[in-house]
Amino acid sequence: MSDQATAEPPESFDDFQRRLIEIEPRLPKRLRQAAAYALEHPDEFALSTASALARCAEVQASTLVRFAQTLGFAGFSELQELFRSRLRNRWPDYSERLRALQQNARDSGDPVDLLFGFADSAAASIARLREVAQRRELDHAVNLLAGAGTIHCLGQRRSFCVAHYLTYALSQLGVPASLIDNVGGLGPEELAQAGAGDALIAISFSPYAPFTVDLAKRARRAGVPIVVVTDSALSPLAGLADVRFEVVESDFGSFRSLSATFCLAMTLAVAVGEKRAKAAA
Amino acid sequence: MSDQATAEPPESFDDFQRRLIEIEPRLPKRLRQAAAYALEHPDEFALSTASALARCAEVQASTLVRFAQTLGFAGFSELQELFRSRLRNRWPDYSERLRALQQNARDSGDPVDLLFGFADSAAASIARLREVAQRRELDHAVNLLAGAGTIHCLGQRRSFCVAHYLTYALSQLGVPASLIDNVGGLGPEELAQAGAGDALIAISFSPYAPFTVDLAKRARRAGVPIVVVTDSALSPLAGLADVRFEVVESDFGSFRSLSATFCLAMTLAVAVGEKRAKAAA
DNA sequence: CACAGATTGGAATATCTGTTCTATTCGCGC
DNA sequence: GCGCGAATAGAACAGATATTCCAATCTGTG
Repeated sequence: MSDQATAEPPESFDDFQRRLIEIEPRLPKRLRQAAAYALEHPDEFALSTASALARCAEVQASTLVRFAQTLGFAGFSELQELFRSRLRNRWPDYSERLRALQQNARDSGDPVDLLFGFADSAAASIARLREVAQRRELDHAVNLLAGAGTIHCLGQRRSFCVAHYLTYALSQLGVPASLIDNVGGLGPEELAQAGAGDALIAISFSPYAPFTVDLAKRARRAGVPIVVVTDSALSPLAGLADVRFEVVESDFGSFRSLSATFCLAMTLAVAVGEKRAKAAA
Repeated sequence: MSDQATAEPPESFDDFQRRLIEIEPRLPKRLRQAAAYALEHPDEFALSTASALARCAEVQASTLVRFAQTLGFAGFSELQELFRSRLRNRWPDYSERLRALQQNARDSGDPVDLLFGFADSAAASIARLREVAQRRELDHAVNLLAGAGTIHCLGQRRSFCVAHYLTYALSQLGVPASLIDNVGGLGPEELAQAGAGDALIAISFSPYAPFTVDLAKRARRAGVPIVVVTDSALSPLAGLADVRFEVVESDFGSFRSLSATFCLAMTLAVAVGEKRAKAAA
């Protein structure tokens, strides 16, 4: 047992990680193996038993105990407790937390409660997005947009920021994109340039801005292919779409997260950019 | 042991949850207690031991075993395995996943990989935001903004969408807000209306748009209180701020998430709205 | 090459965990 | 209030788990 065994054990997981990375090079072979496994599979380390972990890491069970002792723990169990508490604190239950927060936050007016509420809400949105992501729709949309001339982005009110960001990202990637911002009421004229060889991305959530619906209808008549991002199949935009994404954002005190929508927007922009770059090469 | 014991056990956690909610009302007292605890503390259920859980749920250890058997499991251990696998699959390690995704996604051009990458990136940003949230800064900013006349929102390029959304949200909440969008180059004039009794929220990330820095300096000279949202203490905006938020967004293939920034923006908007409403009442 | 110290593998052990069993309590119809 | 069946508490048990220990092996050094 080396002299490090007398040092006090790390208190937080981050602390553990730092110290481990520091001493790793000086560790003997098997202990280093154990260390590497711990850093690479922290979840398994929290949930499995010592012997099962030992088998996976191709180490003896006693090595794991020695490894824990080298770091200052009494034994493997103490070390595992660190991994478990990390898992516990990482992602408390969203639905439960959201409910609890909604009741208090807006009354208490505590900004930290609010922040946590919006954070949970955003995380829940993103988790759902991950679950319902459809390869078919994504591929379809990317093909459609990659083949288009100019991509026109349309969104009003709270969807405007998504349309603006899409335009920004696409342009950065060298894809011709144009924002229909309706400045000075020239929205219809901005769109008038779009033809069948172009494409429109229209974003709108309930309550659907009439202007967005209107312009999308015009585009449809002009034969412009349309990708719609909306929140339900009953949206007035739904029927106009060549490809439709339904993004369900969770809300917190009547304010909806935009995180999932932005994730989708970034994905479309980058995927289209990549595809165009490949086609050009 | 009731007749339900012969039924086959639930296969997924969702399945388990559904069946439990269905039969819960028909369960005897102690079993219902165990069921309630399982639904409310699924993480504990995965990580603790039977006897520890029994103590927390104020139930006998044997009750937990019978509870598992009622649901069709052989014993408590089998039931716990369900909870553990749920925890395993729920949030694999971000850093690890991000690394893996980054290597593949942009080359493969698979939009689903991209989407998952952006989703992970956003979730990581939000998790970090939650950790570094400072009550002091939040309170300070909310006080400052709630006491102001008009709140001017400034952001260019990719920060523009945040400024726009802030303006939208504040207005919805009845807070006088104005967006400095620099349409037609009238940015300086838009800001010229702001005085010491107003406030400015300036948002800028590296590479910092010169226009934003410029206008923030002017506002400073005019004595307008400034809340800054930026990404580092070295930002050219940092020195101009009365309150400064450092939002560290994680990126995915050189595209940074905006999720944490939006969470913060929403928080500020709602907190300020609440505070004003209370002051007015 | 031989030696000493560190490191490791694997069996033995002590502890703790889940499970089973039985006496007791509880709830309900008569 | 009595008696019956279900439900429960708690002790007793069986099994698994972490830990310890010692012999075997490796590694670096004189």
